[in-house]
Amino acid sequence: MTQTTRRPTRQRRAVAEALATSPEFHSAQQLHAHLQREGTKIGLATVYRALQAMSDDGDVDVVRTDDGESLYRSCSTGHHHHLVCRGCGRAVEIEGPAVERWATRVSDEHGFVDVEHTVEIFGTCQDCAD
Amino acid sequence: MTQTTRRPTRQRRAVAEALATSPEFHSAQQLHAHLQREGTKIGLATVYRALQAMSDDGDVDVVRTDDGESLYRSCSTGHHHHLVCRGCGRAVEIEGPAVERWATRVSDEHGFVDVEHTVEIFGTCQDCAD
DNA sequence: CACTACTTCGATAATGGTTGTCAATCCAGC
DNA sequence: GCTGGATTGACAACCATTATCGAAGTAGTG
Repeated sequence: MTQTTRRPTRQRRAVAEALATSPEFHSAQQLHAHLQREGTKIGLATVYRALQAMSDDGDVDVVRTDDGESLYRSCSTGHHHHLVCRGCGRAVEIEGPAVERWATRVSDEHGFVDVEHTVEIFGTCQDCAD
Repeated sequence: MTQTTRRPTRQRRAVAEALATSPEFHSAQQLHAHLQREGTKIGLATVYRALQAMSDDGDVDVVRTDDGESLYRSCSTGHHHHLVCRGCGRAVEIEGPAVERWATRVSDEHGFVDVEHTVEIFGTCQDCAD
């Protein structure tokens, strides 16, 4: 937790950029493949480490698919949720103040502390529906 | 998909009972170990199959932990969500009509179809907080 | 009961995403 | 240029889950 010294390296920058240039969710493996194709020399383990670090710092959102894969996506800071297309992976950032209030109220009622919640909506977007 | 004939076997019953007697979430591996300890002869693969079948039929709830493990819990039928304790795994079933409405509204707005959503709240319950 | 057509079981091997290992490498400051 | 800690990357190890496949159970029928 105590933010050990983190050095900005070529590899980390590459991962961050790859994420920043796409509004969609990507798996670590996809990102790794993409970077290699682009000519960036980077190891798979490093991609995982970079993503983990960014996730710890709150710079990326992480979503788990049903088959246990982790998807990453750069996120504007602030709390929000996602509407994700099963087909193309496109994601829409959504907000729901009502949901936030509801979540805290429910947890309060049951005496839960240190609470966090995940709200993800999966569906098929218009383009992929045909 | 067309609900092939499903036979109620000794093994399936065992899994169903093990789930029914506990209000907490358990992993497939835990259940398997538990059953074996109890003297029930059952294979791990069978436990997975049974859980999958029950999940398909909507008889159990499935939750994914952060480290990719699936947790199962018998559930009263009907759509609902969970408030899960990180410490002891105890789960409280919660309902939120408001959330349901919000989810469908948001997906409609963005033209998404065939939509499903997951809402899970994780926290620490009173007993585990000390 | 015998026969048959299926489903189900279970031991084991395979899968596949993720994480650990560890020597080589890089970088910052002296 | 040296030195020490952070970082990297190739590869092995992990581990939950899934596939495989021969064996065994189970209606249903006559």
